[in-house]
Amino acid sequence: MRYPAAETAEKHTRILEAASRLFRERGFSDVSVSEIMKATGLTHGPFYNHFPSKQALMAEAIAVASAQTVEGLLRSEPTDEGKAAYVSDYLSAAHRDHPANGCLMASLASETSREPAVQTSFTTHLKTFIDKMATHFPRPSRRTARGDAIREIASMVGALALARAVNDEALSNEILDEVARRQ
Amino acid sequence: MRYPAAETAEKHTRILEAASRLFRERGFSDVSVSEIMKATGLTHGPFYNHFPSKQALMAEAIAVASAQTVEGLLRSEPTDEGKAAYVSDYLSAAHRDHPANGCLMASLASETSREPAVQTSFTTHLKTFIDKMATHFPRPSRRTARGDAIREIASMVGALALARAVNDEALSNEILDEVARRQ
DNA sequence: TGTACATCAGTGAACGCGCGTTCACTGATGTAC
DNA sequence: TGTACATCAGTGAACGCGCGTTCACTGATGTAC
Repeated sequence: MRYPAAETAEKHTRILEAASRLFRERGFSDVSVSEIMKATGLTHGPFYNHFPSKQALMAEAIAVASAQTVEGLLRSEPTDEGKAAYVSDYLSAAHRDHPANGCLMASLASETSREPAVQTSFTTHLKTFIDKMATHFPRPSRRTARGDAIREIASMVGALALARAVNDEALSNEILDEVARRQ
Repeated sequence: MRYPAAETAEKHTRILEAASRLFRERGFSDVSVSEIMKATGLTHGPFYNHFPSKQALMAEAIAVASAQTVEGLLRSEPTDEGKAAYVSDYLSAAHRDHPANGCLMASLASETSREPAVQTSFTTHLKTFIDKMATHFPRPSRRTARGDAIREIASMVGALALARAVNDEALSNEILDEVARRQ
């Protein structure tokens, strides 16, 4: 049957948001199109009314997660304290234990290496994220700001991915704490 | 038909080595049991003569990759120069472009978060790796050696994962270079 | 304003495919005598 | 040393399953008159 145009646009958004969360939580290949549609409250058929393929959804879902992440960074106070709080939140047990709303890079970097269809979307996100990390917070030197931001991001992403992978809570906390201690 | 006992043991090793390479290259879920057996020169049937399940193989394959990695670290000279060379190799374009022989953590950390069957194997590897990084090379302070090693590992793993995910070669090289510059 | 009809996002069965795993069978090897 | 036979790692067809994707069909909405 035919549905109001407003609802259609809204469903498109809901598919993207469900996908963005599920992909971060369980990776691209472990989440099926059916599951995403079920999370949106629909059957799997109409997926192809909204997206040409699962890969296209993957790329768009990364863009949605990226917007959320960048927005979160820009909402932090542009002070040394604001940065410390941001890094501390990134390296928190809460972030580790709830990847669905979390950093897309820590969840999806490895899979993205093998999925050319999403690399452009991922690359755009990383470029924006580096730029915002380098410019939103105070930096001791403008010359080294970008390099410093890159090193911080690599540490944070690596620490979170490792902290999630181990099944030893003490070790997991130790990794987060050590990397948080010197941002 | 019946085969010489020596060949059987050798095939077991070959399955593990093929799996260890393929999993690092393409992840657990994108590599099938058939493909691993084909790489070993066999049909898929006898896989279950060697391993109880794919998950069991995943755990053992991590242990094989771990042994290779740790061996590589211990082969480095236990000097500041040896450490610089080790970090530089880790963050090289060669390592980025050939994950099959490379660091299992950079390839498999995210998937391991969702595969309880391999977490113990992964955790054992990370513990060993932290320990060797902290003790094999000279450290300015014994007190901070372990924390310093953890920070280095997080940076290296994060940098390599990000450098592999982006499809912009200049950015990819920049990430590796910036993190290598200050280990 | 009321009626007739085209639209199109939805439903849900079906497609071919490859997955992990099982199993009846094969036949050279290793063992017993 | 030679013969008879049990062993068991291999083969390859088959299993049920869930995947991404397609498609004939439905029927309330929006439009034309």
